[in-house]
Amino acid sequence: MISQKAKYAFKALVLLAQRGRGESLQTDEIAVQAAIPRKFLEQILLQLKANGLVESRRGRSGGYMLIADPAAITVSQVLRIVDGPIAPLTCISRTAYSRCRDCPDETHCAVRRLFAETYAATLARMETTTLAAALAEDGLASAQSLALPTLELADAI
Amino acid sequence: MISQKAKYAFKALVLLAQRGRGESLQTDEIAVQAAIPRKFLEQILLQLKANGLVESRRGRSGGYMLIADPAAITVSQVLRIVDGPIAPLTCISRTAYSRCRDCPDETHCAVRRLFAETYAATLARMETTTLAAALAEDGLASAQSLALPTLELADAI
DNA sequence: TTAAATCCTATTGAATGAGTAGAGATTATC
DNA sequence: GATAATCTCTACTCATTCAATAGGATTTAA
Repeated sequence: MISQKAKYAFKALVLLAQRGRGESLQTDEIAVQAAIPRKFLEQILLQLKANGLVESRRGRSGGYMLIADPAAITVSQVLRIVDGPIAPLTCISRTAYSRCRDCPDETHCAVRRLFAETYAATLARMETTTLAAALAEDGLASAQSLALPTLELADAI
Repeated sequence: MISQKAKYAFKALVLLAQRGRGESLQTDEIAVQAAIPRKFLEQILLQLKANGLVESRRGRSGGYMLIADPAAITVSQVLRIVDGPIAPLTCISRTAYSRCRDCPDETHCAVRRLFAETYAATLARMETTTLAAALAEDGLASAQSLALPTLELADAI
């Protein structure tokens, strides 16, 4: 499960992306539209700003706007910013690698091998799924556009 | 990140699988070999038993043994038992579905669509990766045996 | 100058994670 | 049958994380 914070971050980003390039939204507008606690949202937006996804203007008519192209903002990127490392084990994480204590030989660890397998699939998809996919209005358009073996939602879930 | 408990569960299952069909191991043997706190392991094994993965014999020369074929025990199955639902959002979970509060229209939720996409990929792989894959001694054999576009470990991670 | 916005840091309360503890129940062996 | 070794069950603890809340500092438009 992703965190509540991550959900909020994506919702905010989607709203900003819908607003379009160069157009800004204020914290309060986002908070109301996405039903996010205002002060919590502030922290999230600051974090997104610190990581170069959005830009802000302070003062009277300030607000936030998206910097990058929605098609260039990946799910993995956002998740790493708000929830930290995505890898199921630290010993297979690129961004937060650390050995498991009491693992004498990483290269022969069965658990590691098992998860390296599933993680590769997860990451591959997270790095190719972008905010732009979220913007498409009809449900399966984004999945279809990837020309992947699209599972029916009902089956995939 | 999966929980420490899940790591322990997989390690225990791997040891039991290596022991072979019909052969049992005692809690203490597993605990020592896999460096798992004994009492914590007890709880985990009980949980695996309650979910039909292992069988136990009590008393003097008791112990645990694997019931199912390692090739039939999937990563997703074990994870669900020890860590609970796998889905990134409850609203796309089969096993623990619940609506997100304040989500007026689930079918048009952009965040949901985004994660349905990545989750489908994750789950597909978790349901086809089994304990048997963990048993293969050389690192990439299991991945290759699936005839999937195998990423190099170093790149995938 | 003031009101409205973002920025920054600290605090809180509930939930979860990772164990610990200590009995009770069952079984092989002496 | 007693005993010791094992699994079974329930409760508890302690630290960390999650999801906010709080309150002031700073910046800017009007």
